[in-house]
Amino acid sequence: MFNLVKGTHDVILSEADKYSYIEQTLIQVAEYFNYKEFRTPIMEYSELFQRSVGDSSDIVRKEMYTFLDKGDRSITLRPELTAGVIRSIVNNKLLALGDIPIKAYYVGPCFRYERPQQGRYRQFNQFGIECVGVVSPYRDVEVISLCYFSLKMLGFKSLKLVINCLGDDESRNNYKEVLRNYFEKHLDSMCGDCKERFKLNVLRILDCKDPADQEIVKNAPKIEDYLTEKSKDNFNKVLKSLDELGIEYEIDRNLVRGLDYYSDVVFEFHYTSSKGINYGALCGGGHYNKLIQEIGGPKDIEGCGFAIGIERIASVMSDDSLFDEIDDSLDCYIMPLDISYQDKALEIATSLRLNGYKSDVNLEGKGLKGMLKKAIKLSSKYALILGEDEIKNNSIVVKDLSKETQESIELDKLIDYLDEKENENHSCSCHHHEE
RNA sequence: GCGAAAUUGGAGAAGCGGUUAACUCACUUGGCUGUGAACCAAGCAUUCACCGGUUCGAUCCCGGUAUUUCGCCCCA
Repeated sequence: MFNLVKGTHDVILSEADKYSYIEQTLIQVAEYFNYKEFRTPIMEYSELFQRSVGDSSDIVRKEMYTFLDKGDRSITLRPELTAGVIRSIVNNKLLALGDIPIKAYYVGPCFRYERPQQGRYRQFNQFGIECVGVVSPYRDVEVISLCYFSLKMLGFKSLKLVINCLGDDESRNNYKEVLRNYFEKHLDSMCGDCKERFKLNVLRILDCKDPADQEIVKNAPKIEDYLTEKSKDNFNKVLKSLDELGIEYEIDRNLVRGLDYYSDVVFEFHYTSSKGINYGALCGGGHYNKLIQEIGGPKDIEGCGFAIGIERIASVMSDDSLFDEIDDSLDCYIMPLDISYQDKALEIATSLRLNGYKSDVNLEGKGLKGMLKKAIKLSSKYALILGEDEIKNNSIVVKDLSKETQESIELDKLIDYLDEKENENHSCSCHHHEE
C-alpha cells in the first residue's frame, strides 16, 4: 500500500461530483459575463513567478515547487494561475489585436508547499478570471460582481465584501516611504516577521496579526491620505457602483493581500453561515497596473481578476450543507439470471442507452435476490429481469422499484413502454403540482 | 518551518502489558432453486499505520518514520 503524497488528495465519487458542480457553476457565470476559457501549462519557468507574484511574497520565498529539469532549466509547478494566463495573453499577442479587454477564465491544479489542513492542500484547484485591458473602474466592478454572483449561485447567502484601495504606483511609492519612516521608529519592538517585511514589502506589515504590532499599525499613516486624485476618484466610483448593485462592502484599510502585483482595488469575499460560523475569506482578487508590463507585455495595460480555491469552497459548502442532492441514480438495471443470458442483457442495455436510458448490467452472477439488492443500492428506477421464460418469449420483466409493480414486456416494445411510463410519471407529477 | 493530538476490518468504533481484539452497520453464503422486508445460521482484523527497542510476552510502554487533524505562520 502506498500513502498519498503529503498534502494531496483523491477527488473521487461523490466528492468529484461536488467539484464538478462547483466548477460548472463558476464556469457558467463566467460565460454569462462573456469570459473565455484559458488552459495554460502546469509548469512554467520559475522566473515568471518570481517576477509576477514577487520575490517578497511568501509564495515565492518558501512555497514553490521548483526543480531543475534535465536541461538545467529552473521549472516551477504553478502556485497560482494569474501569471500563466497573463503570460499566455502576452505570448500569443492577444493584446496587439486590439481585442481589449481580454476576458479569461481558468480552472486547474496549483501547487504550494504549505502545511496541509482541512480544505487546504499542497495540490489544490483554483478557479479564477482575469480581465486584461481595463480602462474603466467599472471593469473592476464587473469582476467583483461576477465573483459575487458566482458565490450567490453556489448558495452562499450572507457575503461580506472586504475592499481596499492600494493606489497606483505613485500613490504607493509615496505611501511606502511614509510607512517606512513611521515603522522604522518602532521596528525594534516589532516581531521578527515584520522586520523581514520591512525590508521586503513594508505594506505587508499592515497585515500582521501580532497584537502588539497591531497597536503600532493602528497609529500608522493611512493609505487613503496618500492616494492620487485619480486613484481616489476611481475607488469612489467603484464604491458608488457597488452601492447601486446592492453589494454590501466594508472598507478595510489594512487589507493588503500577499501577492506583490496588486495595485488600486483589492478585495475579498468573507462568509458567515446562517449558524453564525465565520468561515473567513472564500476568495480574493484585485487590480494590477504593472503586471502585464512586468511579464513582457505592453506598457500601461491594466488588469483585474480574482481566484477561488475549489477545495476551500467544497469544504465550506459541505460543512454548511449547501450542496443540493446530486442525482446519480440509474434508470435501468438489467439482471440476467444465468450467465448464458449476459450477452443478450448487454444487447438490451445498448439499446436502452442509445435511447437515453442510463443503464447498467449485472455481470457478477449473483442470485436474483442479490441482484435486486444491488439494483436498489444503485438507486435504479427499474430492475429488468431476464430469465429463462423471458429468453423463450423474447421479452423482459420490467419491475418498477419505487412502485413495487412489474410487467412482462416484449423486447420490441421495451423502449415504447418505458417512454410511456416516463410520460405518465411526468404528467402525474405535474398534475400534483397544479393541484 | 514551529507547537500539539491522532492512526484499530469495507464503515463507525470499544478495549487491555498476557492468546477468542467487544459491539453496531455494511457485505457474503445458506434457510428461501425467479423477486426488495423481517428473522435465523454461518462467514467476514493469523491483526491494531510502518520500523525498531524494553519485556517471558506489546494493539497497549519507549524511540523513530509516514499520514491526518488542530494551532502558529501564510494564503485563497
